[in-house]
Amino acid sequence: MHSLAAPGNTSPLLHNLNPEQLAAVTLPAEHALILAGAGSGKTRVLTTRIAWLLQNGYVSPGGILAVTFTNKAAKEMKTRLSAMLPVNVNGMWIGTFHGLCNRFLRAHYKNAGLPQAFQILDTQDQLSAIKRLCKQYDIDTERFPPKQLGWFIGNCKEEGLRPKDVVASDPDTRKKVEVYQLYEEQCQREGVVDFGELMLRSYELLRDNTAIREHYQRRFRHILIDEFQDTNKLQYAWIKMIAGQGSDGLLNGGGGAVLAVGDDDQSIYAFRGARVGNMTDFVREFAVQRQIKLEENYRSYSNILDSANALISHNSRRLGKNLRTVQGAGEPVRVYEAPSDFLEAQWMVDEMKQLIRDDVERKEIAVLYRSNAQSRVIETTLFNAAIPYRVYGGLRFFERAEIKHALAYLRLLENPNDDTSFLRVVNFPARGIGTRSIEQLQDLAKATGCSLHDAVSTLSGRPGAVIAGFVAKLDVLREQTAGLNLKDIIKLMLENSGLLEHYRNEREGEDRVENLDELVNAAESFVMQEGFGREAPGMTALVSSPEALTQSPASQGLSGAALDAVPDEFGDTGETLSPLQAFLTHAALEAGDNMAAAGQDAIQLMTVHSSKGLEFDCVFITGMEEGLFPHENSMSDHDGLEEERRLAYVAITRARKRLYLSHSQTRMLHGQTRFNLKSRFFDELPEECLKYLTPKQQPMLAGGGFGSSWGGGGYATNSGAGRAYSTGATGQFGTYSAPQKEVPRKEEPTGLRKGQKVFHTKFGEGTVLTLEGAGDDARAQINFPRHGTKWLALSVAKLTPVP
DNA sequence: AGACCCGGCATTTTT
DNA sequence: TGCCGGGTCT
Repeated sequence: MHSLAAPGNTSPLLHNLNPEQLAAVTLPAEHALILAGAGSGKTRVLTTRIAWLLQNGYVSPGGILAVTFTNKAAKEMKTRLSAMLPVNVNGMWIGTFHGLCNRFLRAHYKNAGLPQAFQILDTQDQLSAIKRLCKQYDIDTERFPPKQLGWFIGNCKEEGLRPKDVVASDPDTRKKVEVYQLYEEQCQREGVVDFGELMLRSYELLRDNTAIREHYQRRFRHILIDEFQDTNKLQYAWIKMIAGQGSDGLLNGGGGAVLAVGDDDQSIYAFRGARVGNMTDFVREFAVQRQIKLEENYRSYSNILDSANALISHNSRRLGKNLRTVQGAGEPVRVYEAPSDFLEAQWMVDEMKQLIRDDVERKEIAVLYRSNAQSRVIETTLFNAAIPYRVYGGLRFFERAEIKHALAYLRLLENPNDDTSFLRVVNFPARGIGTRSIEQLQDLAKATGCSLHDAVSTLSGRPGAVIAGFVAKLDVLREQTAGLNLKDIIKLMLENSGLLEHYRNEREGEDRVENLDELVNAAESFVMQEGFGREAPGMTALVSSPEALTQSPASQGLSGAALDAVPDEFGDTGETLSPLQAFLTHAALEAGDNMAAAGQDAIQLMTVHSSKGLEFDCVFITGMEEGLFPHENSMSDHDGLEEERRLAYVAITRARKRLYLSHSQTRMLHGQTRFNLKSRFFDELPEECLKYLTPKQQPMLAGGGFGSSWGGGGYATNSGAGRAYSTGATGQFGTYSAPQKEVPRKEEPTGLRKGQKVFHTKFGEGTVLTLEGAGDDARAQINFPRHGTKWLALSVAKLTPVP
């Protein structure tokens, strides 16, 4: 690894970078870790780094590999980069892990053992493939729910395990492995890959094919990984492989320099396999010499940052980082306590109205919550107040049923053996093909080991004839669409498949028709963007062509560096994908936006998770309550709690100017009113940064069930607002009062209340969900984390209230 | 084939 | 409480 010349230039690229950013951008060509705090200009550093490397001729565009997690991030990187330099970013290897793996597998499909037109299964497709398989092989779906099987298979792949590699000690696991094996065979037969497969197969190809591996190791001189804290085990292994780094004999150390950019404090995806530990592993295994911390924050005022810093300081095993700003303290962080979730929403909407009156744009106001279910009250309240809002998440464009149907037809044009697509539309729109006929066909296909499509000719009788009719229809469509451009292919398919007609005739089908029209538009703009020729299909490839980089003469230094471009010994430049194939790939890898009210100036509603990477002038974080945030499922273990804290950290650091934290004493959840204590995270925030909009809740009186400031009185209803702040009397003793047997009182005959934590000698600690009856008949529904929800007779059960 | 009903279930999400 | 999926009824 050589050192790059000292920067010492006054290129406009480097203007306005702070010293740390500058250091990161101009790092020498060696492995490095950048700890990029929230709002520290991470994307800017990444893109400027690439631009700087290119501009100074340290690397050619083909020598760059830049990996992100989301298409959005990849797109952003490309946009910014092309704004800095006149370079063809579409030719560069900038993309998501899965997008790049797809590109890689397309280029080397033969070596990867895949058909050229392999299709990608999304999670829905995967699940239906598994369900189909379960039916076929009589898998007991009671014991092995398809969802779980899918989860199992996905996890195995993420661990880099093929069926033969899984250590199955118990019969259940053995069965699952068996299904995994069958699933693999099925996918292979049908020429489809799931998301995990894209990653795993790429990894294996690199691992097992020396020529290919060394080619890419030589080729990529600079490897940049965004959101490194979110990488899983397989992704990390893939990085090591492509960078030629590690203790493994396969790895020769001759690969490029890896620049890992991430923030351990913002690692919030452990539940889907993300390993923060990859950061420390990276430092060790790549013998990283330089770590740069970007701690200067350009987003928020210091009251907000100090709150975030204080909160996250309660986590252990951090790499260590403290955000700072040159901006002033700004406004205090506002804390609000509501009597009910309903009134919490009400207060919030009132506050928003004021903000809007003060000329804050609606899209600069965000409401963040821990779980999706919380959005309902807020939506209702906003709706009633006639304030436009937009909820993030939910169904995205390419996930809609009508779109999936249309895509299934298109996929069958490319690959008739795609059984998932075949089954999706063989009788949609209805053409008199019943379950029986399909089962017969499936049996035949299974017996011959061929696809459904290929089995059709062997199916006799009426069913055979009808299904053959469907196949013939597809064949005709394939003939008709040959040579047409993508837009016309789709139009013709929509008409001839009967999809459009079906939805036209359907009551309330207008939206679906509209979406199908939108599909045509999407295809057209895809063709434009990807630069496919207008008339001929197959002119350029979305994927492959790693060397086909248009180098603009205007960019200084590029041509010189491009000379060391790796010769392409694999002929992958020649592989082209038809616009249709490329579009189908695009649809699978990029589910598109969720379409709700996009573009409008509306209040933004989303989970904390989906807020990552975004920023707003005003942020409301709602439902900051024990059990909700931190979530009860994460509270039991240390790591889970720390992830919740990181989540809160992410949430807080979204706010630029004004931050509200709210919690409610009661909340409707699963149809039951729950009493919630305020989140422990409040206690971890610096008092001097906070402003209480409601009287500060007294420290909770532990034990006895009187922790809530509602006192010993009746249960809350949504109309009980008026009393909320006058009944704090029981809470004013800050000391712990030992649990004691209560003499039953009129108001609270059981001595228990909903939300109360109790201890049971057999089931351990649990939470009271419901109380019923009185006296000897009194019973409580209690949720025990380890044993589930139980109904217990209070006269019998030995329960002790716990703090 | 389509409507309806009931029961189970209910962090977080991207590709 | 509300949704979704599976099963059943017409």
